[in-house]
Amino acid sequence: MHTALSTDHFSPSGVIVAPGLQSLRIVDEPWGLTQGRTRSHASDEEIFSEGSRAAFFYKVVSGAVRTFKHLSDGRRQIDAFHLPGDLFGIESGDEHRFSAEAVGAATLVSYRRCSFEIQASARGQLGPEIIAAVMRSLERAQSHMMLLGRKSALEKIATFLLDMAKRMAKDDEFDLPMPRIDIADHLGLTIETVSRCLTQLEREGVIRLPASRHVVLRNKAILRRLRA
Amino acid sequence: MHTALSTDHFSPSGVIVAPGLQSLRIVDEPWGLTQGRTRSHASDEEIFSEGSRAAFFYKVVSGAVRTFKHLSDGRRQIDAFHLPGDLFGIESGDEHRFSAEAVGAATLVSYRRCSFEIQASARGQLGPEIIAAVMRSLERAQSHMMLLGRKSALEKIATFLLDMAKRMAKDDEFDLPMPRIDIADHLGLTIETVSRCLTQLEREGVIRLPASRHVVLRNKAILRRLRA
DNA sequence: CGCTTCCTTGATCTAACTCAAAGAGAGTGG
DNA sequence: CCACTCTCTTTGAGTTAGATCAAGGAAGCG
Repeated sequence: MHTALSTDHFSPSGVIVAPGLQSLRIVDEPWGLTQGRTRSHASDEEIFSEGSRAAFFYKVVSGAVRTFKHLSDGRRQIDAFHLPGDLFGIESGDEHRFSAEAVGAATLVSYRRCSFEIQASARGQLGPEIIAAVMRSLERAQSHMMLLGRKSALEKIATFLLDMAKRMAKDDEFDLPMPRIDIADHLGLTIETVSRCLTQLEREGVIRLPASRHVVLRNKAILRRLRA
Repeated sequence: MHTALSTDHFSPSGVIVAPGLQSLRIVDEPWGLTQGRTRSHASDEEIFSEGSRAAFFYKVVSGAVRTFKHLSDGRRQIDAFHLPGDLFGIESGDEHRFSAEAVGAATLVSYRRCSFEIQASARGQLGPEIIAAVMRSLERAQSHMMLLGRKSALEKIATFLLDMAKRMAKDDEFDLPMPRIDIADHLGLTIETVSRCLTQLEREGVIRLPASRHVVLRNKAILRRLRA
């Protein structure tokens, strides 16, 4: 495991450093957020865990992050994958209600959670952006409930592929950042069912899988129909 | 169907009416919300539907409401039941992303959604309460994903019963406001499976069902264990 | 080159679904 | 008050989508 990739110290990022000054001001942030610090994380490194103090929230710079919960016996549900630009780890209470881990190597910016930002997100300039992130999470969670509760395995896979495509730079050919087990735990399936559905879609010419992590969408119309 | 229960006109509620004045001020509202109007809805009456303009959001006064989405072929997922005191129908975009219907007869207060309340929920006094409602929805949605994706039928039913219990006045004996089909569409099951699980729990002495809508929790410890 | 980890494929099993039909209430009208 | 209807719920029998169990295969890394 590349623990070398992960430094134990945060380093300032995207800032104008006035030598000798403590208070840094981030300027390439569209968020108006202050106090962000960039850090690299090794694959599978824990970012925070369920029940831990929610002192920070995060933005993905590169790579990907999974947020998930465990049941007592170890069953896992990945509620979301977070890609570059996404905020995650925002809480209204003082504990994280999920665990978060890097999916592959990832770079994140962390923001110290000040007393004023959620409850009285009211007056801060950062309020609106955080609220937008929360609303987006809610919308994602709500459509994911439809998927988990009512879609078949093939419909889940089709939905997942189209959703990833929309979020990636190229929307008809991309690399999946996560292994099959993560896809399974996100879609409420097993790894074998995920694999079989992908194989089926490839056999039918809907997608191509030149490598297990590389997907080419050959027929999005069919995928959209399959998505239900 | 008792359409008589449903009036087509809203009536002011909980307000001090200064005769001749247009601007009313609600005083029994903990929300600082203005412009609320109370209305009764008949069983199964539509409150709003997916894709409609989100001009209002609502608070349940009595009865219950289900919010849900449909798939193209009619499969339904009920994302949540809303009980007295709950806010629902809050959107960041300008359309409702769910449909809402009364579960049994229900009384609701509607609030006109002003331009300022979500995006710039910032300065209004009503911001914090709305944000709290949104955060609660998010938390519910997130634990519901765990349920839908990873729990067995019996675990789903146990979770559901304990959750309802916690939200009702008496937490060990209550009436279910909704029929089996709604429970099924909320938990990602069929009506038959819901019925079989309830019967099984009754056979095992964990609950009693003196009437199909009336539940007595006889052994919450076992239920909590079953919930996983 | 040889681990090790991830992915695929096949065979079998089972939880939950589907289909079918019989109770059980609740409301209606004679 | 009783018979009738309608809707909701329960129960049973059979089916199936997806899980589980069990090998293999491929790709990355040391």
